[in-house]
Amino acid sequence: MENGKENLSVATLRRMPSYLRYLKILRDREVKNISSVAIAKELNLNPAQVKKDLAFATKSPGKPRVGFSVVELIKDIEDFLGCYNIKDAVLVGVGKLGRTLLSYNGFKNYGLNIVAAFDSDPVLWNSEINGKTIYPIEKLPEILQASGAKMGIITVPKVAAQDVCDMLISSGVRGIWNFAATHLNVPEGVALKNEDLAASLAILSQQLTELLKE
Amino acid sequence: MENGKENLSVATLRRMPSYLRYLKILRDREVKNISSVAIAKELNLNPAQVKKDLAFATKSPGKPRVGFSVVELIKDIEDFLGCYNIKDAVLVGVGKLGRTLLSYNGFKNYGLNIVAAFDSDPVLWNSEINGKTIYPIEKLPEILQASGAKMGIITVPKVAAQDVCDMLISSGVRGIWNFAATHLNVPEGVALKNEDLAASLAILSQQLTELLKE
DNA sequence: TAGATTGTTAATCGATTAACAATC
DNA sequence: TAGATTGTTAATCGATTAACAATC
Repeated sequence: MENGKENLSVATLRRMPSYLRYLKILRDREVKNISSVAIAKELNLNPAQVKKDLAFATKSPGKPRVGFSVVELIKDIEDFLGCYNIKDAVLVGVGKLGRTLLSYNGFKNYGLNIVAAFDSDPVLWNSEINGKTIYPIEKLPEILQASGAKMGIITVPKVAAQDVCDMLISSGVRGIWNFAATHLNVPEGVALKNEDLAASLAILSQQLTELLKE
Repeated sequence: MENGKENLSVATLRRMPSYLRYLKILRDREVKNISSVAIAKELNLNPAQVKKDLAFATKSPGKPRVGFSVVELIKDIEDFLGCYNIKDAVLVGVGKLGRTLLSYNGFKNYGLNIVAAFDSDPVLWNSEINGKTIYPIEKLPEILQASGAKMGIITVPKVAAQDVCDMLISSGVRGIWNFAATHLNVPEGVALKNEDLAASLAILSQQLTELLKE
C-alpha cells in the first residue's frame, strides 16, 4: 500500500500505538480536539517529531489554532496500522503464555486474527480457547496451507522453538512472532520479531538505575 | 556503575539480550569460540556494530584470529545486564498475564526478583504462585515500603492501571513496567516502560507486508 | 486582528558503517 | 609467515530537532 510519504521508520511505527493509547484516554474524557504540541508534551516527545509521525497516518491535515479531531485521529491511526496488518495467524504452543495470547481480544484492534492453535498435548486437542480450536501439531501443515495464514506465533518451550519455526516456514508462513526465549534461525525472505521481555527489562533497569543515582 | 565507555545507547541495550540468546545456543552446541563477524552474520547485523556493542560488556578483549570465548562472553553480558538490574519488584494484578509473569523463572537470569504480588480478589489472598505470596491491594503501601522494592509491574485491567500506578509511585516505586494496554501518566523522576505488543505487531506486520509484495 | 498551531525546510545530532592499523 | 580477527578512527547516513512561513 502506497502512502505518498517516504521514510517510514521503525521508530515511527513503534510510536504509533502510544499515540493511539493516549488519544483513547482523551476520547474517554470527551476531549474533542488535540494539538500535536500537547501530545508531545504528555508523551515526552518533540513536537516536530509528533507532527511528522502523525502526517504518515492522517488523511486530512490538522487545523491551525485547533489541532486534530481526537476521534478522527484515532480512526486514521487505526486504519494506518491496520493497512499493514496481515489478518490471519496461527499460534503454536498452548501453555500459559499461549493461552493468555489466545484469550486476549486486543489484537483485533490491530487487525490480527488468530485462526487456529496447535499443541502436542492430546488433552487439549479439539478443545477451544476464546473460540479458537486447538489442533494436534501434526495437522499444522494441512490446516495452515488451507487457511493461507502467513503469520505464525511461537509460544512453545525453548527446545521446541526451532523445529516449530521450521515447520511453520515450510508450510508457507513468512512472518514469525517469537515468544520463546531463544534465538531462531530463519531463511532470507522471512520476517522475524522476537518478543523480548529481557530487552525491555534491560532498558527499564538501566533508566531506573540512572534515576536512583541522582 | 561506571564502565569507561561513553554513549551506551538504548539500541545497544536492546541488542544485548539477543547476543545472549545466540551465544547460549552456541554453548549448547559446545562451540568454544566465536568471532564478532560470525555473530553479526547470524543476527543480520553489521560486524562493526557487534564489536562496539560487545566492547561495553567484555572484561577482557577478544583475541585476534580466535574471537571470544563463548562461555566468557555469556558471563560478561549477563554481568553487564545484571549490573543495571534492580533486584526487587512487586507485581499488581494476578490475572492471566500476571500469573504467567509470576510463573516465569527466566527473569532471574536478568537479576529481577518479584518479591510480592497484589490483587483485589479475596479468593487469591495469601495464596502463592511460584513461591510468591498474593496480598490484598490495600497492603501495597505497607509491604512495598518494608521491602524497599523500587520497581512495579502493572498487569491489571486498563481501567485500574492509573490508580495502581499512582499507588505504586506514592509508595516509593521509581520504575513502572506497564503491561496494561493504556497510557499512564507518571511524574518526572519515574521511569516508565510500556510493554507494547501492539508496537511489535505493527513492526512485524509492516515487514511482512513488504516481503509479500515482492 | 493577534496569535496558536499547522506542515516543512534546514541544521544538528547520534548511530551505523566502512576502512584500516595492530595483533597473534 | 600469512591472514583472520581485533578495536578504533573517520565517513556516512538517517532520525531528531529547531526555526519559520502559512493558515485560520
